[in-house]
Amino acid sequence: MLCMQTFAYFFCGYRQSFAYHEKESSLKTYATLKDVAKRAGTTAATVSYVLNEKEGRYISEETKKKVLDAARELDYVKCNGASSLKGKKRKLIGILIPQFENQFFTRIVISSEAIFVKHGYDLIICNTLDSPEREKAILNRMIQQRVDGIILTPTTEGTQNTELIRRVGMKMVVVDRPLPGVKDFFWVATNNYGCGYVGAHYLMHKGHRKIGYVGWNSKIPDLEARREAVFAAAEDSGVDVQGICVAEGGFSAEEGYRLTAQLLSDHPDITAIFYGFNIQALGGIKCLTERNISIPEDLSVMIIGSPEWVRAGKNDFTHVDMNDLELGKKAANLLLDQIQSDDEVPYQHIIQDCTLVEGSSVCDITKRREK
Amino acid sequence: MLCMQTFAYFFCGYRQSFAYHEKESSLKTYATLKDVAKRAGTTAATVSYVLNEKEGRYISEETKKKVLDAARELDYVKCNGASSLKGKKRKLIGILIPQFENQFFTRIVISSEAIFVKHGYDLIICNTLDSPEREKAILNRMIQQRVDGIILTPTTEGTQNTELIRRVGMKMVVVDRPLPGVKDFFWVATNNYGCGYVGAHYLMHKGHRKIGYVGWNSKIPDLEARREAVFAAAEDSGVDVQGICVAEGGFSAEEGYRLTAQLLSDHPDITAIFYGFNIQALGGIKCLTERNISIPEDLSVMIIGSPEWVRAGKNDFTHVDMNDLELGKKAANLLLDQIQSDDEVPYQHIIQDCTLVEGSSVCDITKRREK
DNA sequence: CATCAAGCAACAAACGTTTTTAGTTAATTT
DNA sequence: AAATTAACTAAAAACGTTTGTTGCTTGATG
Repeated sequence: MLCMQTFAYFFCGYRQSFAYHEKESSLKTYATLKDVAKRAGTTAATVSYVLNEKEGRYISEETKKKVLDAARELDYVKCNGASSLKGKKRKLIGILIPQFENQFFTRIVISSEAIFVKHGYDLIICNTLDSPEREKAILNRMIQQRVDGIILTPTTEGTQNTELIRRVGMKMVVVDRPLPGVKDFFWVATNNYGCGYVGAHYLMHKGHRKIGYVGWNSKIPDLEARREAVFAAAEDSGVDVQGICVAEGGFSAEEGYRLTAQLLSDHPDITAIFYGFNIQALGGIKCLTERNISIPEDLSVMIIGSPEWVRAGKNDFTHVDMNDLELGKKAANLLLDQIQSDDEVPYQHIIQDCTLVEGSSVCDITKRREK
Repeated sequence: MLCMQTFAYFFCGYRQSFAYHEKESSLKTYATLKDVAKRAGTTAATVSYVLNEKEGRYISEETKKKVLDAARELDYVKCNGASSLKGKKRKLIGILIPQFENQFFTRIVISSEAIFVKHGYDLIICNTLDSPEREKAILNRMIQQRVDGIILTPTTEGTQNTELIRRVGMKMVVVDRPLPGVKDFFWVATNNYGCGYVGAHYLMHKGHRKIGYVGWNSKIPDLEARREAVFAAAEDSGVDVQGICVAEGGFSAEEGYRLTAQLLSDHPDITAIFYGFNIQALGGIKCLTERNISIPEDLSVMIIGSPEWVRAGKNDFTHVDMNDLELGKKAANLLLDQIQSDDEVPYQHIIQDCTLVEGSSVCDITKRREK
């Protein structure tokens, strides 16, 4: 890697251009209804009626104009905090995801954001980093902010951490992972079992009998379904389960690299690697390219997840798309249903279907086997 | 593409599991200080003192305990909106970025989030989609929410849209793009000129004389510096500027594809393509691979920006890293400086250096030329 | 000329906190 | 025994809204 930091000098003229002139009024404070009222020669109540365009109230055109002028002149902007005290909606949604660097989750944010914005809601987006402590602290702050609802992909301690949320009755939709031990909650789930099954089934269908599976030892029950599904697919396809070699570890590209190397040395006879998590796949494939292992000639590769890179540039990996965007959309709509409906909305579990996207990273070795 | 949606049936048992049992209390409302006080046999003021652990107030251990017990029993959580009315900080930061799908901006969010969280601030993250109307609406909502400060990558109408922000004196740090016409503001800028220069210089240094430049006709003045720098580099390197072929269009992968195709047909003699924007590069490179143009044998490629895919899988593109993470960090710190400092902080412009990362997508054709 | 709407605007109470002020005990010092 | 202090608690006002109620003008109707 060649670093050039030389070109910054083009701008060094104003690298730090201090302002010496006086600022108008540093401690400026927001205008209140009362301020506007005083300027318009009326009362705060009237101003409120005018600004909120309440129908059924009689306001003369003259005062209306005076109020609007005064509001504009004073740069009045209503304080949401104060009006929410009076029972108004905050128009705020909290969304907690465990990994920002994972495109699976940012896509969920993107697609749900679009829906919330359309309904006039702002989003408080937080990164729990998969840390239960952080999750707990953030959830508490969400209640403090009195958000109208939250979307949550829980950590391992999600059940315990959401206890207060559930007790105070805050609207919530759980995404992707479950809340073990909780009977009733809104859930938009990934079909983890399906992802594992469809990917494994495809590999076996293409003749692979010795398959390495790289996964995350997360202790999150639903995620384990990916690995379990691989074995189920083997049994269903009449493939010897002895041929499935599992290597599980931490959730990072580095771990993916390590696990791949481990698989290659422990089981040199595998013809395919199935990556259950795309973050690990990134490192794993780096391991393969570094060792000049050609995909798919020397080794076939299958990935669960669809980050941009699987089909970018020279890449064209066969992978299982979890339909992340759809997941986010459904979660947002489910939450809005709860928030906007006056009466009780029944709990729902929605399972998002997955899609196998065929690329060129899996070799058909049925013929090779027949020889 | 092969679609399999068959595996959803594994879960269809609880695809929509309705809850028929009664919910405890659907209209549950949050406990207030007064509620806690009543239960503890004291007043709201005392409860406030206990919960805020104000020093200098004498509270008996006995009442303290009674208050804490009552608070716990009632699931009391303070309402931030109400306390902010009394002049307390909201502990909220607004952050407006124009593109969620661009990793350049999500990285800015990630790195600044880490810093804000460390200081106890929550983030309201919004996607302006580069739409001035949306930007204006969102900025207005930020004032309504009375956030403590905002981080903004402005649209083309940023100057106009931030007028109110600047007038009410809300703390703000502008990132990446400038606020044309505004004299004093906090700015953490990308070294756009430097990015263009260093990338172009490298290509010319490797012997390229006919270079296609693919860019975004954004009307954002600072971004044009990338193109301008290419010409400046040519002049400085004694390269005929006639050899630089510019193709500019919309900001999308599709446009990148189109512009690349256009370049290839209009200027078949180019030996390298310089992509000024990674989103366009994604589509552009798709165009090259589809036509079986080998990189770098047939054509060299240089990219500004460092999305994951430029170095993922089989890819190893030479590119200019804008040090996005550093950008976000600096912006966050600059904003916190303003918020936390009692006295006036002088305006600052910070230019973030860029880094050229050498991959294998640029061919050295100096020898080829000499023949 | 009395009655009554219609049109308009002010008043005041409330939301859930924080903080200042004032007050009440009980213990300690003169 | 009186005065002082320490330890504690209550009362009340304020923050910026929203909204129900009341009250005051008009002009039209009986």
